[in-house]
Amino acid sequence: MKYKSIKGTKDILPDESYIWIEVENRIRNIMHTYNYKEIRTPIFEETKLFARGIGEFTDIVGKEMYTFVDRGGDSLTLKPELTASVIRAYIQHNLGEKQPLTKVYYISPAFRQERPQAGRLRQFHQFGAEAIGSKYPIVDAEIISLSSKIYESFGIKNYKIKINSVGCEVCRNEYKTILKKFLFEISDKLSPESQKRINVNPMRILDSKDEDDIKATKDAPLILNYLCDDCKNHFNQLEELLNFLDIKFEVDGRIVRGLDYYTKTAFEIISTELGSQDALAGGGRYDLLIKELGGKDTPAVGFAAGMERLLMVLQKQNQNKFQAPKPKVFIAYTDQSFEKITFNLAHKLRSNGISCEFDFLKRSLKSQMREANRQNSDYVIVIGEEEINSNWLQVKNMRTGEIQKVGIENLENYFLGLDE
RNA sequence: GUGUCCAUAGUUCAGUUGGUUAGAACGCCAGGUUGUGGCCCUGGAAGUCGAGGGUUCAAGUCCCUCUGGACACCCCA
Repeated sequence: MKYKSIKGTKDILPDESYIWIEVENRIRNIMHTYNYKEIRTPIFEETKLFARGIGEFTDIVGKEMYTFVDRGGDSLTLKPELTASVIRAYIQHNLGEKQPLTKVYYISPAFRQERPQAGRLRQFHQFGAEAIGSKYPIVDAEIISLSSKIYESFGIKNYKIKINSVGCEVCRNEYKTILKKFLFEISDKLSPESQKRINVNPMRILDSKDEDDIKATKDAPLILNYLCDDCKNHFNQLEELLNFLDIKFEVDGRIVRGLDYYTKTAFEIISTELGSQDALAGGGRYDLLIKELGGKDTPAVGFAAGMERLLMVLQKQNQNKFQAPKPKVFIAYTDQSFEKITFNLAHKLRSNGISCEFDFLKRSLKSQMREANRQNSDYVIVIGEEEINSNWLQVKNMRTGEIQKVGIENLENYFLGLDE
């Protein structure tokens, strides 16, 4: 085979695309019920935006981005996540000046050059939402409510919401010092990987999957006990709000977000049925990002979720039974000389918004009937000598097998009346 | 980037210690008397056995390299 899709990319073929469309539509509907409006940003941005926004030393920026130099000599990057782009647009278009709180959502491809595995592709799709402009925990609660509502509405079972606070600049740094001290003391019991991370990213060690790490850090200090009053208060209020809405969650002091910009609230929605990449969605508050990217000091919260992962769970739980598009009417003809008349009839029906199909391969009537069946069309009309002479058409209902005679002048109305 | 396993018709898979024209099922195509699908029956098309190299009288089968896939690490949605 000469040409193949790039490693870690996937074609969404016709027998699957309708599922994507349906899922996207439902996500949009839920976003709209929460009054979030869609924002679409370009597929690539200046490389610096991500380096600045996500963090120079994160793995995403350091080794996973698709970065290239364009013909003008500028360094550009295919977006590895959406928040940085959304915030760039927010700042660039002064959205904060039009209203104090901006609520936007997106459904978009994103790109990371990682080794593909279950639930991970190099071109993948994320949906998510950002609420920009409020520092109050009720927005954090809305974001969590919104993200979990999406999974709930698809009938997904076995997902968990885990929340944590990663503190603010002040209390997190104090905590990191304490944590590092603890980790150094037990460093001989940690995995080699984690030993290297003590200075670089100590909080990540608490999230390690390594057995030794898990054992060794069993009694590690957790940030929740070291939050400053403001952060502690914020977290308590969030818990209270979630309880008030009856949203089930777990507090997990070990959740860490991979992107540098998070402050205070961090949360994840995980599924027990996803294999190793078990996060359906992740998000949290990022009060420092907008200023970091050159905007005004503006608080914000958001979440990002993986489309492919949602689709995986839907399939595993057999919840992806959506209706594939199909023609309402299939027009079959008994002789090739009626092909043009058939085309013309199809044209009329289509002009009236009635989806229909006919044969393009000059096949036998039997083959056309089989085709109509395969297409799952609701009705079949047969065009032949008699019909053309009499102007009465036989309309066969493919569910019941019943055949009705319909005058050609009433045909559109017949099908439109059946709509509903 | 690391590791393990894998790669044969459109799809899912067989293919015996290396040995004639590489098989099955499903799918696809055409038929099963004059103008009606789904089941059934008959027939048919379809594979550079992932790519390249090597060993051998002989390679789908053994060896090497590459590419791709699955899963895990890493990282993260």
